[in-house]
Amino acid sequence: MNLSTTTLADQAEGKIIGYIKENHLVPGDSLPNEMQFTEMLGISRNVVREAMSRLRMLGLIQSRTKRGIIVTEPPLLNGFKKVLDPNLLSIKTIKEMMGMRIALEIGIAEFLFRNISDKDITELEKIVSRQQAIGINNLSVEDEMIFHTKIYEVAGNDFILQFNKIMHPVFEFSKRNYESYFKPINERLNKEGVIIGHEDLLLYIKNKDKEGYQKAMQKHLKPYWEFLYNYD
Amino acid sequence: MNLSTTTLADQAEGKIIGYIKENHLVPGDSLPNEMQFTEMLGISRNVVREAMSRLRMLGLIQSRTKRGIIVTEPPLLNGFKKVLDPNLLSIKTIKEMMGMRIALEIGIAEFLFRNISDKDITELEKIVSRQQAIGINNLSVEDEMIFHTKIYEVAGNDFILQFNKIMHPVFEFSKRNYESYFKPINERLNKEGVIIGHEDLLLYIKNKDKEGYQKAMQKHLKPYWEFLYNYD
DNA sequence: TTGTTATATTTGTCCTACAAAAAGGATAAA
DNA sequence: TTTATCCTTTTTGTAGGACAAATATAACAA
Repeated sequence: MNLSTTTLADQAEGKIIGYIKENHLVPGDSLPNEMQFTEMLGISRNVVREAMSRLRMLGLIQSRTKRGIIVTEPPLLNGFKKVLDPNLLSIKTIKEMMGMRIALEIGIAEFLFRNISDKDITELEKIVSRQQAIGINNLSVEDEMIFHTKIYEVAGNDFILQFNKIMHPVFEFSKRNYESYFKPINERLNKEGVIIGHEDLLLYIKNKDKEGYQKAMQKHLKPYWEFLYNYD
Repeated sequence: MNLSTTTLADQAEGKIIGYIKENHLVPGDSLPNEMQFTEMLGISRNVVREAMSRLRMLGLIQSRTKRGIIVTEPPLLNGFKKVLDPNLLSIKTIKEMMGMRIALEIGIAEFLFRNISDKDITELEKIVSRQQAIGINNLSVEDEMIFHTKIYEVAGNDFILQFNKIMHPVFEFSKRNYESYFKPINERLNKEGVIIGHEDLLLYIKNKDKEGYQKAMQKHLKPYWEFLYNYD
């Protein structure tokens, strides 16, 4: 019957989630306690606890002694964060993450240009001038990150911000592990004179030129793009 | 000591993940068995099993009798999927998901226009003509979904595709729960004559006009945008 | 060498027990 | 009556033992 070995804990997990949905429980509401689920599901308390432990990890529930178990609003990316170890990812997945990054970076322009204030621009100028002192070829992945994180912050979507923060190790890993691939790209682009740096992006922002910014961002992320389509 | 009640299972989970990272285990490698972790961590087998159960749920490991436990490449969005019950989300979070959607939809234009084939266009035409028969005001959320899913498929990023599929219930939920909000927007937009349908989007695709497409998509998603910034 | 059987190991499940936390009630003091 | 303190009881967190089922490995037979 069970092709994919589904354990009792798997089933219990599903049943408990089902219970929450069917009863329209919302954050703050309390769940039956472990023994009640043990009886309801006809399984041992151990198994119920395994299932609960999973939901607790995801942030779906919280439990405190005597107080029982309550439903909570889950931090959406809890599980994603734990799973995102670059060492465990296939090239395909890494590429897809890069694609996601490119898409988001271009897509949030809408929000960036809607929200940006003069104060934000001043802060971006500071970041950029600090990085110009370092020189575009010596920028670390962290330097890259600082600029783009600021962009995300201005765009004002915490979820995307958090998402990118979690994805960051993947990009760091890629640049480190595929340096022999990225370096020639950068050099070639440099020769062609089309390397677009943060200072260029900032210029478009200042000019309120959203489409120019999107085009420039596309070029700025060219190395990723090439990795995406030309590696392997 | 423990401000945020961190249980032994939490710690064990962290230690096991740490073990995988420190030993540079990759998918296929095998982990110490339960008893070994029980001894290594000085805790009961029950607790080890709770931690393992969590990792198993995330897809980080698989275990089979006698064969022990092996590391696997995790499906990245396993946890995300389980947690994304619209009933549990705050308005803020729902809005952020919509923002993500808008950004992705505009950002993937890069990939869409790079990959699209004549065959894809024919398929899109079929979808669109079917929907024109229904009429733009009678389109269900599913109809909406069919078109956009096709776009994502052409863009060729499985991760984004999957991501959107998981987010879909949130949009469905929003439209259903905030119908009194969405409807007036649609009517107003209709009066202003600026409702952009799938047939318009398809036109830009046919003309290979990426920027036109992005602008049109921005307008197409206007109701979401207004919800994002004008609701509450 | 190949096929079969037996053994040992390991996960999956169940059970019992107890410590620690804390809600709720009982009791005492104002 | 109200407030403060103590006690009881419930519920989660942790430990440890037991056994079934699966299966890798070794031992044995053809």
